[in-house]
Order: sequence, then C-alpha cells, then structure tokens
Amino acid sequence: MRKLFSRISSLEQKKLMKLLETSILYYKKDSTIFSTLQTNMIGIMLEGHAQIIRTDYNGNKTIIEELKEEAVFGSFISGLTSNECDVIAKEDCKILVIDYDRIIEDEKNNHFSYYVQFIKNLLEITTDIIDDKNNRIEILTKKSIRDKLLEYFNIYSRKHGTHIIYLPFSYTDFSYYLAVDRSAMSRELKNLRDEGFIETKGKRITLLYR
Amino acid sequence: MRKLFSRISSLEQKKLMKLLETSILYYKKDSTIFSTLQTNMIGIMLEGHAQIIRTDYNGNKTIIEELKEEAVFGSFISGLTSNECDVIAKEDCKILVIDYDRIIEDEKNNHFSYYVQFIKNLLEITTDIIDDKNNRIEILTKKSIRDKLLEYFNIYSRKHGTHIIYLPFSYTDFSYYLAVDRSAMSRELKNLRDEGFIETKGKRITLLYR
DNA sequence: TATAAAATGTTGCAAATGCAACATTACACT
DNA sequence: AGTGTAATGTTGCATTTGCAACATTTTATA
Repeated sequence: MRKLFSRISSLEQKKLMKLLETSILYYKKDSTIFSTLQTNMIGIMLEGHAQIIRTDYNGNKTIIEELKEEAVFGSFISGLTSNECDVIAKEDCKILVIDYDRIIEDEKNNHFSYYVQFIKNLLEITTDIIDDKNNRIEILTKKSIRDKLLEYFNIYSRKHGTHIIYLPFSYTDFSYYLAVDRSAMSRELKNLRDEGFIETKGKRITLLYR
Repeated sequence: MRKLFSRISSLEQKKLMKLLETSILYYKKDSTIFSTLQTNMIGIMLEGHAQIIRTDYNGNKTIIEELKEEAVFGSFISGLTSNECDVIAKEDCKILVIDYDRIIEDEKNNHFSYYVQFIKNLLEITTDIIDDKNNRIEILTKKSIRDKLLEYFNIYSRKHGTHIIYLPFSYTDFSYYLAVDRSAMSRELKNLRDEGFIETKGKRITLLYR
C-alpha cells in the first residue's frame, strides 16, 4: 500500500501538518469517527483500527471497508455521500484529519518541496483507488455469479501472481462485495468445487484450472 | 468538467509540456489511438472525438466511454488493463500524451508553481473520477433491474437538481452501464411507466414520484 | 428521398438467482 | 472449557432475469 508520507522526512511532515492546519483526533473504541455529514475531509489512520459501515433501510449493517494503520479514507474516496455510512472505531484510534479544500485551493505553499511530494503521494493513492474501483466494476458487470467469482479470482491471481487465494474478508462480506446472495454464492462455489475448478479450505481457495 | 490546464497560462502550459516531455499525436478518423499495451500514459483530447471500445470474446463491441474535447483518459483511469479495449478516433484527433511516471518520479520540477498546479488539477480530476466510479458501483450493487434504474435516477436527479433526466447515451448503452439485459431493462421501464413512476419520451425520462 | 443499418419495443420460455428456513460449524468472550 | 453468537452450508421454491426471436421505429448514408 502506498503511503501518504512516503519520501517525506518526519521533520518535513511536522511542517506540513502545520501548513495544512491538520488536526489529530482521538477516538475511543466503538465510537463514531465520521458520520455522513462531514465532507471534503481526508482521514489517515495513524493508530488503531476502524470499519466503514453502512446501515440500510432495513437496519442491516455491512462492512464497506476495513481501515487499518496508514489507511487513507474520506467521503470522496469511499463513496460515502448520500449513503448511510459511519466510520466506527474498533479499537482506540488516532486519526490525522486534513481539509481537502485547503490542499487544493491554497497556492502559497506550492514552493515547499515536501508539500508537492505530499500531493504527489495523494495523487498516487487516488489512482490506486481508481484501479481498485475499476476492478470491482469489472467484476460487478459480469452477469452470472460464476463469472463474477472467476473474474475475482483472475484479478486476484494476476495481482498477486499466485493461484492460491486467501480471501481478505468473510464469505458473507465476499457476497456483499460481489453483490450477490450469500447462499447462492455458496451454492456456486460448491458447483465449482464439484466440477474440479477450485479447491477450498476455509478462506483459502486454490485455482485448479489452467 | 474539470480541466487539466485550469489556472495555468498558455505560456506556462508550453513550459510545462517541455518539462514533462509531452508529445502531441495526430490520428485520422477510424484509426486506433491506444491499444491495451500502452500503460502509464495519460491522454488529453485536444481536438476531435474518440470512443473507448471493448470487444469481448464473442466479438461484441461496447462503448465504454465517449472522449470529447478536454477529456482525460488512460489505462489507470478507464480500467483498460487486461481488457480488450481500444480507443478509436471517430473524427480526426489531436491528442496530448504524457508519461504518468514522469509526473510522479521527477522531483526536479517541484519548484515550478505551474507544475504544482498541474498536479493539483490532475488530483482533482482523479477524485472526480472516483466519485463517478462510486456512483456506478452504488448502482451495480442493487439486486434488481428496477432498483438499478431508480438508483441511477436518484443519483442523476441529485447531481443535476432536476426530475427530468436526459440520458447521455442510448438505451442500449444504458443497459450496458447498468450491466443488465437490454430487453429486460426495456420491460422494466415499461413496468415503471405503467405503474405511474415515470414518463418517457425518447431519451427524456420524467420522474413522477415524490 | 430511398434504402440499409442500427436502435428500440415486445414476448415466451428456460435458467439462474434471491429468499427463506434451517442445520452445522467456527469463533469470541467469560 | 462452556456457552452464546456469528458465520457458513444446504435446499426447496417463487421470481426475476437473460436469451432468443421477431416487429417496429429511428437514424445514418448514399
């Protein structure tokens, strides 16, 4: 994962945070970090662990994203706008908050090299995010559950250069990621097993084709 | 739409293009601009009009994106990686090509204010793109065709602040965007009409609910 | 304006999937 | 270790959707 402060020394980092008038916020376990309202804010998880959670009209909760250390998040990144999403601290968290508009609008900081580096890092992170979103869209546009699974496997396999997949989330969350019914997905995984395309053991899936 | 060269004078723009060693390429109508291979390149359509087109294993072609003047495109933006996508000129085109790696890696240019402005512009464009991708994902994750349509309508309506929708593409392409069968979508639109939720006339859809 | 080509509308049918309900297993917490 | 909770596996059934085939309308092009 790319980092927001790579190629920036800790001294420069301090100057930068002064420049951007960032603030550091602390949250206790189980407290709400962001609600939908705050917009144009970028959060960087310095310490701790949180989850972006959506609650739909039925009250069902789904984990949209896991936020570990170094994770960058915010409304414009995660698509929180107009959705009923909250960011909930699963441990005590220390979060750096930056006003996105300040980054873009201020011109007086342009001559600080570390400031430019910071923006480049942010640009790299956003293009990585686009890449992830493109992958998900590629998967979601497949018509059948089988094709969605296989596309996920292909992308994972290509990215990691391996035929053994370790699911980074539970099967329940996996079905949400693919936007299909969990039990139907389970059925299709069984079909793929029976037909000899894959082997599974827990969250490890081995691709047997090709 | 945001522009890559906003807040940059034409003189600075020239300097910038020298700095980044950009090149301007000309393409005749119906010629192929990008094939899948070229990666890490950003294209800016200066003059003309092109389409990003995917050809699947059946030979079916679908328009992924329309590229009009000022449009920014490239593998990392459009998810062209590993897909059978081509960019085809529909008119004679004049395209500015920039090596993305050069933007990110070079540090010697950091002190040019217009260079920083350029990167900021690029950052803004990428965050806008993320926003679009998030919207599409939001739509694609709906289970039924009806819900996909309604979600599209809602997002459009919110963005444009109107209850009258002018589809920016054909119904055929619309069904591709929603990743559903065209005839099934047509059927569902008819249902929505019959139930009094919408009125349609060509590509104009009027929302009657709420 | 004529004609071909593309887009759109419509329908029957088969197949895939969502849904619900329940059994079984894994996991977390005390 | 024991107990409650969450995750996963399984299956029948109703519904939705994709697919195919064709009619009709619109658009593009000579």
